[in-house]
Amino acid sequence: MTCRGAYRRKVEEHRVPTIYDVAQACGVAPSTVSRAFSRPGRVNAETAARIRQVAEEMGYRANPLARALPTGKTSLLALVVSDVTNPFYFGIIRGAELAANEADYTLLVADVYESAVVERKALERALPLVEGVVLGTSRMSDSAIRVMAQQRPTVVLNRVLTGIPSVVTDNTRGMRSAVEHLAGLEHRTVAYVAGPEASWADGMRWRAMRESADELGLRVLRFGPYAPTLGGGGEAAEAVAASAATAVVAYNDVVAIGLMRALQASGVRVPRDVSVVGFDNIFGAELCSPTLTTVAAPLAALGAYAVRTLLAGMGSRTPPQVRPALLPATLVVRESTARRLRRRR
Amino acid sequence: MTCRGAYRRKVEEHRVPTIYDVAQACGVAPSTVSRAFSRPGRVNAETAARIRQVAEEMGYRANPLARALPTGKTSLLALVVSDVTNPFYFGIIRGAELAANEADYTLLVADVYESAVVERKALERALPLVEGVVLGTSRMSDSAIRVMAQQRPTVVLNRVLTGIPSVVTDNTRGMRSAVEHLAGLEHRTVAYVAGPEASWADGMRWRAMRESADELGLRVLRFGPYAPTLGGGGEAAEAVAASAATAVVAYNDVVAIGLMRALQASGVRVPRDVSVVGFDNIFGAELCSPTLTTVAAPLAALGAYAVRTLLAGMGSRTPPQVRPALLPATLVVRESTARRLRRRR
DNA sequence: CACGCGACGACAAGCGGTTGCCATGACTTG
DNA sequence: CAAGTCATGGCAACCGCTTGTCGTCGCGTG
Repeated sequence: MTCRGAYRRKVEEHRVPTIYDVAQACGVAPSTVSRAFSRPGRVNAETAARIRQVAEEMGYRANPLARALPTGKTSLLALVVSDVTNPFYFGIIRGAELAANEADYTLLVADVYESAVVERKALERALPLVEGVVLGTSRMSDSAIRVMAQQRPTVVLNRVLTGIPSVVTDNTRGMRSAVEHLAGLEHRTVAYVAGPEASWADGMRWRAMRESADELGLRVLRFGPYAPTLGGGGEAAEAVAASAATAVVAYNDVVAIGLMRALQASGVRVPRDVSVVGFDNIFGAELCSPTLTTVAAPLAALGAYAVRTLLAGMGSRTPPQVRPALLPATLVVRESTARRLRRRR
Repeated sequence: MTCRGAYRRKVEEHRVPTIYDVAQACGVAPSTVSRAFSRPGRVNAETAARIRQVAEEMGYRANPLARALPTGKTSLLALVVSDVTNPFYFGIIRGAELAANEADYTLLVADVYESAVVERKALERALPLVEGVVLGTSRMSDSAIRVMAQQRPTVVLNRVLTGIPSVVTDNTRGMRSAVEHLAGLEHRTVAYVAGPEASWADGMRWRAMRESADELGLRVLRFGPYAPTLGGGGEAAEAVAASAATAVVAYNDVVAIGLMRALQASGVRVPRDVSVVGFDNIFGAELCSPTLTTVAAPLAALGAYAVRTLLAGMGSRTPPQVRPALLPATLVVRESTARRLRRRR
């Protein structure tokens, strides 16, 4: 009999038990041990039970690498986020990780610092390891994503790409509730402070805002694009202050907070002079002052749903639903919005 | 000749090239191809160049799984964080990921929701895959960590564990600068709002505060422990307001912000009536109002340094430095601290 | 000119599982 | 009672790459 394990005799020190060790201890073939775990019905119940017990006693753990090699099942999923330090992702990561663990998968979070180049590199590194990919606000082009998607099952977050499963926040309804809220506070002229042009969500939000405003008979202005940062929001302050708008909806919370701070710094009071609404409800929206009224994206749900969609797609042969999943956004009213003052400032 | 690849004939569709394909195309043995990449000196320069070129043309990429199986080199590192949604980790994750990528490693971030059980499970799942582990504020016991550490090279963040390499913020000097700052503002009675008892950092911070206060001749009070959350900080407000303290240092920024909000809600003005100092300088410290004076932990540096230490330790045979690495913290003065009012409120 | 020695490639045995196929034996069925 | 069925376990090939070892060949040396 060939002495299996001779190869690594040098590292004999802390050998972890393998199916071969278990098999020997049980007096069965390694394949039987393997099957006892992976295909329980295939082996006699008693034998299986005995094997399991012995394995337990020996402290046997299947080596995921060895398992993955022939099967391709690494039990790894990648979540690519454009910026881990962006609070927008915290909830998403948490939700995704939760859903992944639930299905016995491990989530690989890759941070790409808002750079398409790094994104490509990270993907290249991770792709051979993972069974599927969730792209959170990817900076890559549509076509690049499509190429990706035929290498590994892919789900896109916050972006719609025909043919690729995607899950997005229901920006339209979210925005509508924000505008209705402002209309209810008697604002008549509202402004949108836009985020980066490349952002799919920005386009959706602006469109939804215009439409909602039209329907409700409000005048609507648009400023931007601005960078999706505190600084970006700050830059918008002057234009906003100079305009006739008494309320503004910002591309997202970070921009909204930047805007509020700059407005306040220049003597414009929020919400007394101008009401401000954000988007996403990030951690921090309730730290700022005044606390921020915002359209809450279902962050954790987004992440979890994306992972579940991915897993579902991996299970079945055919690429699943093409229709993007719309997850509801809800308006969270805090202190940054108020009834319009009768007298124009 | 045995027909390699027959095994997966069923999946013939999208075969990716292997060293066997490259070898055949070059008319050399697979082992030569392997060595052409992994041990460039071992094979004739011309041959190697030719192999590389052919490989390039065929689009060959080494399968990391297959490589990892015999060698154990997965090029994966785990970073365990107790709560991804805690802004404290953003910088750490970013720094760690940066340092990992730099060394051609991929970082696996595991979120454990502040639960020792989940932490153990996550570790169990990830351990066989990774070459090393960074434990960010682990909730596990010292002994559990030690057991872990002998399975895989480990570095601990923000905690000192004899025998295990660790990298920590220099809490002592950080706290000292905070207390000096307050003393400089003529505060005579200062309070510490404590975080969770299990926290190693909390102990360090409290001790450093007491010592600094003693040296500078300040009276020092202590409240807590409180949960390291906004709510936890809020709970402290009443006690703080009722005390003689005119300045408080909180366990961390989140607690500080919670405290400030609750103080303000009950009519205590910050910093006019009470100065507040936080710890960590998380994103959000400059969103709140007043913006928070805080001891900035070198977050990204912490993450990066931990990974580098880990990598260094993996390289050499002997477990490296035992002495914990102290990374400097710096006081960031913002709006939440001010000179003590002459008249007692 | 025989011998020794490096350099270079090939061979093959691993890493630790998975899985198609076969052998065996018990049990069912006509 | 013979033939067929099914449950069960074992054999061996295979995933793709690494690496110890060996054979070969060319060259320098005594």
